[in-house]
Amino acid sequence: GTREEVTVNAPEDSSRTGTRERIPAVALKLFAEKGYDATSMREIAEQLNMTKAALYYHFDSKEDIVRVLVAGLLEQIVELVDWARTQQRGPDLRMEVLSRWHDIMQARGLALFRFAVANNRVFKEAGPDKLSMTRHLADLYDILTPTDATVEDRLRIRLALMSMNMAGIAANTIDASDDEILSAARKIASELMPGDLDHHSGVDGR
Amino acid sequence: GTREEVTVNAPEDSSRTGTRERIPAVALKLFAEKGYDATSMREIAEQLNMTKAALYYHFDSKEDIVRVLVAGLLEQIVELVDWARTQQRGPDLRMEVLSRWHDIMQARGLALFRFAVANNRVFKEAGPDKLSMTRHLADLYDILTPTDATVEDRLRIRLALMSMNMAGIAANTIDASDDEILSAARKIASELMPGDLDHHSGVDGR
Amino acid sequence: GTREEVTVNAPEDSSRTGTRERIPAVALKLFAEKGYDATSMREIAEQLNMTKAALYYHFDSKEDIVRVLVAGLLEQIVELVDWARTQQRGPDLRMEVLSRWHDIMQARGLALFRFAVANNRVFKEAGPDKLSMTRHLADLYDILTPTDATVEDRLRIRLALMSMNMAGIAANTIDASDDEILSAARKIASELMPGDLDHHSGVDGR
Amino acid sequence: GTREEVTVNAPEDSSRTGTRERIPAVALKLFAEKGYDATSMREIAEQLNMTKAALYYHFDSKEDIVRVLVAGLLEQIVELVDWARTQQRGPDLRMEVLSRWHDIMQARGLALFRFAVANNRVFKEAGPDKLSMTRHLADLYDILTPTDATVEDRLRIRLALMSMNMAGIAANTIDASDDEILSAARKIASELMPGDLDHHSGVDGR
DNA sequence: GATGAATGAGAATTCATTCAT
DNA sequence: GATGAATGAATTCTCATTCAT
Repeated sequence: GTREEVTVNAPEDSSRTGTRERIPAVALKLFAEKGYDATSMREIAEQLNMTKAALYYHFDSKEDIVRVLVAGLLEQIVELVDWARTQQRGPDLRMEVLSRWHDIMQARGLALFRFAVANNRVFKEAGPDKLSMTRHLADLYDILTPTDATVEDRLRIRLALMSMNMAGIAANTIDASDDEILSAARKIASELMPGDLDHHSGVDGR
Repeated sequence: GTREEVTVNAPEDSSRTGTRERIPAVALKLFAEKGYDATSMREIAEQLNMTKAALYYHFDSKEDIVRVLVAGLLEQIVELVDWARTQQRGPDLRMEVLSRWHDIMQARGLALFRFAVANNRVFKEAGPDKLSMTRHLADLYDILTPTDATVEDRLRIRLALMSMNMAGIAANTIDASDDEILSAARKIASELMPGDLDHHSGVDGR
Repeated sequence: GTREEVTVNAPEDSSRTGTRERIPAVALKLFAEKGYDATSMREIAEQLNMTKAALYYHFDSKEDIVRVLVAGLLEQIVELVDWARTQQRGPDLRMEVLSRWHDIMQARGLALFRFAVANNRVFKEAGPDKLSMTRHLADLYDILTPTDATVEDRLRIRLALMSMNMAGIAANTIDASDDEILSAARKIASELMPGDLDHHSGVDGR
Repeated sequence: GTREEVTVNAPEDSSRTGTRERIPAVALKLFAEKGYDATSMREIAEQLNMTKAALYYHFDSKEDIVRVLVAGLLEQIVELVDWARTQQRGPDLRMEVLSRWHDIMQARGLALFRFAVANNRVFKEAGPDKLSMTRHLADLYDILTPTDATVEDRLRIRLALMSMNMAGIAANTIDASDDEILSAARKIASELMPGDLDHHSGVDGR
């Protein structure tokens, strides 16, 4: 591996050089714009006014850049899932998860989610052990969905969370700030989230 | 150029071998699974038990395959937009467009939409003249959205249409048939679509 | 894998182009001269007046070229070991193995052995399953060596076989044809081979 | 250039840390295992728990490490050659050279010779002026070989000296100490060395 | 004595594409 | 309709080496 763990969180403390922090930031911009595969290390290096080799000094591989990009997000998702696991399941939990999901998105910016949606496979495999992202999201869905939920309700839950990511793409054609869009998405998502599933239609949820 | 224009729509005219029709089908499967860039012509050819050169006999380029994939869809979208342009704008039109949108999706299956989301850039540039898909979608949004619509309402319209795509992705984690999922998505989408936007200045935005 | 199995044995049937056959031959020459690592695919291609990509059309990788180089030899060694296994062990077998070993060397030319000695690791790992070469040689040694052989005798057996390979290196400083050198080496090797080990010093071989 | 000339011979002058002495030792181990080209400065540095830059503080270049590795040996070989030059040529000299050759080997251990064989080219070019090792060995061969020697005798002389190197390789497959193996090799080598070459025209070449 | 950051050169490999047959 | 052979350009990545601190 390379030097130490880096958190891309704090963009404001870029001391003087801050090369290590600028790399994932610039890479994310390019990945979101042109896609992971279509973005070469040469391009990233050029945008940063450094050589390819310099990039490789800081990151072991192209995938490694994604790993850093995903790492912080994954951590927050794990935290969210772990927290959710301890809560009483039901409509209130769904709403609260939505709210926290929104906050995570807001903290990281839409670009990361634009990238996540547009480069699904790369993104999913970038966790510490491949598939970890997928697994955690599956866990989250499980927690939010009663076992007897209808197909529609299952889809609602997924769409509610995804809406907020998708807002990142939709944003391209709407003239508004990321924050504005995100909070509109949050509102819409909370409508999507199914309410009390237990009273849906008697004992048999279907 | 290659032989003639080919529409992948009509599976009934498969002359003898049907090779020309199998190519985009197999390519779509791979593009949806691994992404456009990560799928090489070699892989497509291998899956089809033919040589790369044989592929090039049927299609001028890799992009050309995508073009065929998108062509029929684009045509239907153009048709939809042209029709919508002649209608009286308002909530009813939005619902009707949603309905037709759903039918288009259903006819083509979710794979194409999975591909569309995962390969946004390629997909958008695949029309007869690059950007045509983007342009037509923008037109459609314009028609459905009053000029004074709020950010939320603009987002609603986009998310409603995108719901069908999102469903394509969510489908991976839900145990149900594509049709079941699509119709659930359609129902949810119609809830998402804003109602009468002329009254949107009241207390309840809805 | 690439096209088909190729035997580099018959250099005389190089039809017209014979590109596929010329590649391992030229590569071997370079590997023997400068070593495997120090020989780049570019150099091999240049010597052959073709592009790197053309090389890769015929061989999947640099290692793959070595594999072909080793394959035929390995086959003959396996054959030798299999045959030896069926024979009565003892001095006569040792001599006969030496004789066959000499014939194998002669058929393949010293360059291959020059390469084998100078690029041991690469060479050994080039078998169908890495280590196969090592394993077969170990088998051969086992067959030729009585369990109670002294360290000296064990070494003799190994040096006898190795002498013939080493002759390839020594040849660099001797002014004589490969064949002359090989048959001198064969004679020397047969002196090295221990005679009747069972009478060495009574019951206890040591 | 770097600090001063370093002889890896004298382990007793290890000033304080002994870093300067550990470098060639570790490098030799790696070179012998994986080959010179396949061993990177990074790996050497890692094995030594220091940075690449630290390596470069002690040694001007990778080749420089080999130079040091070879230097002491070269010196002893030069000494041997110079001494041999003053002696009466003949069987006795050959035996005496063999004996001194054995002593040189023993002092340095087999690893250096494993390296010498496996990295012939690098090894030969590592003298103060490239080719010096080759030149000195050629001189030695000349002194030991009468001008009218047969190919076989020439080969005998070379193989006798190389026996020690071969033993280094064979050692991997024999369960015995390096010293045991070396002295067995010495014994075998003295048998290999041609006796009185002046009578070599008789029936039995020996 | 040592390090962190960087670089230029070059390595292996892959890809979309072409073309004579 | 199809193939085998080839190519030019690009890609990811590694390496020996340098240098200011």
